[in-house]
Order: sequence, then structure tokens, then C-alpha cells
Amino acid sequence: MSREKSFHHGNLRHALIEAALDLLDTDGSAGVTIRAVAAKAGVSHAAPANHFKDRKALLTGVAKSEFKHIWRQIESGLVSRTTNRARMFLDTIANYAVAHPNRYDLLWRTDLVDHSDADLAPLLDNLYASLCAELAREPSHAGRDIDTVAVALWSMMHGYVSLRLSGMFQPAEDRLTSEPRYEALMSLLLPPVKPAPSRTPKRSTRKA
Amino acid sequence: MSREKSFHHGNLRHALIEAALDLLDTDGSAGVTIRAVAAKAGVSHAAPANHFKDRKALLTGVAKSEFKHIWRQIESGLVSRTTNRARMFLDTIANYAVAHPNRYDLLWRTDLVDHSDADLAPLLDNLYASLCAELAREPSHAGRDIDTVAVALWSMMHGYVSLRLSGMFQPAEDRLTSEPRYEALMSLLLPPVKPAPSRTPKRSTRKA
DNA sequence: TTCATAATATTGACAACGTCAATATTGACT
DNA sequence: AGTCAATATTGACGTTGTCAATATTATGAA
Repeated sequence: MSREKSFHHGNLRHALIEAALDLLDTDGSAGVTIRAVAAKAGVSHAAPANHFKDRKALLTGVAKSEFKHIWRQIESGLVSRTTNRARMFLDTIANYAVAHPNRYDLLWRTDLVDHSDADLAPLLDNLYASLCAELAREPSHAGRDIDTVAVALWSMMHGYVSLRLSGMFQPAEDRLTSEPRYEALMSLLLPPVKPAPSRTPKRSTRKA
Repeated sequence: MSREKSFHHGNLRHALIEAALDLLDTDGSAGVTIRAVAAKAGVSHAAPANHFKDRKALLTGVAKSEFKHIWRQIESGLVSRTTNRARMFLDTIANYAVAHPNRYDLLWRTDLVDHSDADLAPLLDNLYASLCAELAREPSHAGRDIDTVAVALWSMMHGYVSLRLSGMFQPAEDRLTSEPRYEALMSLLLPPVKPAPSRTPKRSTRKA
């Protein structure tokens, strides 16, 4: 991000996050030690301290980077889409979770990530507000409280993928419709539609 | 459980789990170190190795004990109840999560608990099968696939409490009905009823 | 009762970890 | 050229999980 391409290493901060992601994918969050990250970036074990005050700050940096990535992915998925936009919002996160289970797990680890971080908290707020805005534009939720629907959808998606990753559930299909389970779950709260208009969301504060 | 009340310490295994629960409640799962648990139980740092081969085994023992506790709580709640039994099943777990956040967090930590443990896995299977059995007895789910409803409910409950504990959501009420949010969420999938008959569940295999 | 043996507990050690202090090196700017 | 802040290194410390070696105790057979 920042163009400080000089000094001893040259943008070590970014290199540390990249190294952390590598270790995260292969060894899980427990494998993301300061020393291993430093070694992978080619610096001494105390070098990261100049950019992240401790391990939690480093992992919070990783989480920030990943939430931004998810946000961009959602945005790019929304531009060309006019129907089922809320659904695509949720699918993007769910797909991310399945594709990068260790990363998804980290994102919600309160012991490893500071969710009240000055940069991270607004990212979460924006995500939630964006989902609410999409739901508000869908006519099928006319008589419903938007926040309740948003919290319900996000909770179900998050709970499902979390319990899947925990091994509590196994992948399966709906016995009646033969849909994949995730499809069947979403249809309970968010029936898919065919036509719809388009753009520009509003804000909302996340309360559950 | 086992009546081996002798040897040096006298039922150290049980004492270790109790000590671990204490540390878990006060300091979170990170505070449950083998050495701290041993110290709290009044033994040397290597004594636990005779009862738990490593830290994961100890925490898996804690999880087993807690899942049994939840199971008993659900059972005792069901005996005198004829309506909304599935709902009470879910409420029991949700209430446990709020009352003991650190314990609930541990239960789903795949890095700390072995969910494929020979004793633990059947507990999870029984819990899921029990929920399915209760849902099957409720007439409101006539045309639905029971597993899909069970997975949806459990996912939403788990996702909601998890995201609450992560700080992603804050406690709030439904804007339309002024119910607490949790009530509003559950009502979306499990509308409460007044009358109903009674007893005896069946089995089901957990697939999602 | 004696004694062998298994079960259980202790002591001591080791490597890996996060973190800190002290020091060294480099870049930027005057 | 020379000062200063930013950045990196080295070395150390306390804590952790785990292992090996040893000691202690209970159990059951002789």
C-alpha cells in the first residue's frame, strides 16, 4: 500500500503480512509465529516489532488485509448484478470461508485479532451496512425488520460454515429438493428471484 | 465418574478438569496451560501427563465434560415440556454460550479440541439427532426436510452467539416487534406454538 | 506379610515462543 | 559532512509443552 520502498528491507510490513498468510494457509493460525514470519520474510526475529507491536497486531493486520480483500470481491461482484444481490454478498463470504478455512477462522478469533482496531472496525461496519442496504432494496422483505433479516442471514451463513469447518456438520443435500444444503438453508430466509432494478446502497449501524 | 478415589492425589483426572474450567472462565482458553492447571490442582507440572497425553487431550476432556453437562441440561428441560421443545433445545445451548462465553468458545476450537474423539463424537451425534427428533414431532415442519431445518436452526443460533461473542453484533431488539433479536431470529424459522403432545425421540445422522 | 509390578507423581531438561533492552545500520534532511 | 529518526540485529529472559529419568505409592500374587 504505502510506497515506502526503501530502508533496509524495503516494505517489510507488507512482506510480513504475505509471509503470515502463507504460514496461515499451511499451518493454521498457531503456525503464524512472529519468528516464523520473520524468517520467511528474511529478517531477524525482532524485526517485525518495528511494524507490529506484538503478535496480535500482526494478525490484526492480516485480518484487515483479508477483510479488504473480501470487500473488494463483494464490490466487484455487485457491479454487474441486478438480482439476488444480498445473496451474492453472503455467497462471497461463504465461498471465501471454504476456499481459505484457516483465514476465515482467524478473522473471528478474538484472542488473535483486535476487532475494535481503528481500521478494522469500520470495515466490519461497512460490510454489515452494505448487506442491510441490499436487503432494503429487495421487495421480498417488505414487512420485515431489515436488521433482523440481516443478522439472521449472516448468522446462519457464518454458523453453517463455522460448524462445517469444526466438523460438526458434513456436506450434504436437501432430501426434498436435492439442492446442496447451503442453497436450501439460504432459501429458507432469502428466496431467489428473477427480475430486479439496480444500484447504490445506504448506511446502517450494526446491532444484533 | 470413575470411583478410583485413591493413589497419590486421588482422582486427579477430575481435579484437573475442574481446575481447567476455573482457568478457562477467568483467563480464556489461552490461560489453560498444563502448568497452570497442574499448579491449581496442587501437583507438579508433569503430573497431568499420566491422565492426558497432551494439552489437546486435556481440553478435549473439558469439552466432553461440558457437552455432557449441556446434554443433561437439555434432557432435564425436556421432561416436563410438551410444546416448543426444539426451541428449548436451542435456547439451552444459546443460554450456555452467554453464561459461559469462554467455555462455549472452547467447544468449537478445532485446534484445542479433538472433535473426532471416540467419546466426544457420539455426544455431538446424539445432540444433533435429538434436535432432529424434536423437529420431526412438530407439525409445522410438515413439507420440509428435517435435516435442513435442523442445520438451519443450529447454524443460525451458533452463528448468532458466535458473532455476538466476537463483537461483530451488539445486543439489540427487532425494530418492528420490539422482541429481543434472538427471539426475532428464531421466529423466522421456528414460529412458537401453543398446544402439542409429548415424548420419545429417534435417531438421525448429522449431515449438512 | 512380603514383594514384584504397574500406576502415578516428581524433577530436570530442552527447544520454541513472545517480548524486551541494547546496539548497530541505514536513509533523509540540513 | 553530519545529525537524527527509522529500521534491523543480537542477545537475553521468563513461559510454555513435552520428554526422559527417577521416585513413590497402590495392587495383587506369593
